[in-house]
Amino acid sequence: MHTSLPGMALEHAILVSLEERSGSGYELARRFGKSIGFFWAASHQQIYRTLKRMVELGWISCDHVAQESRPDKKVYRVNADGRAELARWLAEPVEPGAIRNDLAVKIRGASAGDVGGVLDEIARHRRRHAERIEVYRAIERRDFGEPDRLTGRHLHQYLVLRGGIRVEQAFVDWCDEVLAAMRSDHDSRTTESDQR
Amino acid sequence: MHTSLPGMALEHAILVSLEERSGSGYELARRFGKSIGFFWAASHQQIYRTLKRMVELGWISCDHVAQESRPDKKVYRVNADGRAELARWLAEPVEPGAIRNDLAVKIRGASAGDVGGVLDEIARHRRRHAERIEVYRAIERRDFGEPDRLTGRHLHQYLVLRGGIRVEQAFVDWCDEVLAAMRSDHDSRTTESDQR
DNA sequence: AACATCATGTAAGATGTTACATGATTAT
DNA sequence: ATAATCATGTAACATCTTACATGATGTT
Repeated sequence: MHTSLPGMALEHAILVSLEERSGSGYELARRFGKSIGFFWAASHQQIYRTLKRMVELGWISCDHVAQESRPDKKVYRVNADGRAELARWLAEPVEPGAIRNDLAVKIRGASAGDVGGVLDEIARHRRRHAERIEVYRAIERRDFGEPDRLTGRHLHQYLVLRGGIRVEQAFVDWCDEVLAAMRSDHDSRTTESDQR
Repeated sequence: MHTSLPGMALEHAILVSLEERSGSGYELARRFGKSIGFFWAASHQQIYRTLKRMVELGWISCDHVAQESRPDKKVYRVNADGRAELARWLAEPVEPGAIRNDLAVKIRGASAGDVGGVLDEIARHRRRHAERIEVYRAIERRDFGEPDRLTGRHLHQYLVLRGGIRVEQAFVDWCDEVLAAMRSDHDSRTTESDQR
């Protein structure tokens, strides 16, 4: 008998996605390229491997679907054990995940290299985060026109999107603060040292 | 000859930390339990393994230091190749890291389980994030009394801390938004279904 | 002819987690 | 006595990344 180990996480993201709609590994990989993938990253190799394991665990079942003018596919769906596992995990306390912020390490180390280069990198990250906000805003407009009327599943999807917007906005604001402070510091230092 | 592979990351966090101050694996592990560790998580096992590799790569050197009434230690310091590698990486474009937000997955899947349990979990996360802000604020008060006067290294350390505060605040605000919206949705549903 | 999409995987290597292991000193 | 701090590691396992691999159909 398989016991569910703590720390499993992609499994649960897949369970959530398959609960919303059954699909093939390929379809899941596409969802993880957007939608749920904005909040839990996973490559297709990870997904195929994990689906295999989840079938062994008895959490999901697989139907072979033949298609015309397209390769056959395996459509996965959540079964009773999978739903039970998901329900168990949902209320189980999980600590906020480990933080890995490359940009923070670069800013902290900036003095050890070319500060101008780090400033460019910060500006680039600012653009990336602003782009993500654009994407989220577009989804917000398209799928959640009247947020006040949302209930259940739709409300939850909307709230997750709101989290993405909030966190990305925090990054953008942070980049702006850092750019302003580091540029004025950098400028005052370079003008000083250039006056010889 | 070793080439520096992309994607290496703990190495660079260690280089930044050792540039600020040379130290032993044990001391580094402690720094990764706070300070730089707030922005790049690493366990002592990872650190010892990585230090070994970095010596092989020629990025750092190691001095054996005998101590009285304490075990001997190995003090690592960055050498020329390490400084060059750090400078190279600092300006190299790195994409914002993969996002892994357990809580977002839980919120999105809440309908598949006990919504009340998920609400408790969100409240718990809110407390964790608020606690982190407290820690950051205490460091801010203790180490960065007059932020406007900061320059160079100190300014950079301060700005990284500001990022931590901003991101954690975004999480707290998000949790509040989610709790308010989900509670009112959950309440209206349970009162309806209880009236039979 | 070349490329994109649909669809599934394997294999090797890097990285991260968990448990185990040792041994001295210092504080309760 | 017991636990905490200082100090360093090994071993096994789980997970993630990168590259490789196949093959059909549809598009430029």
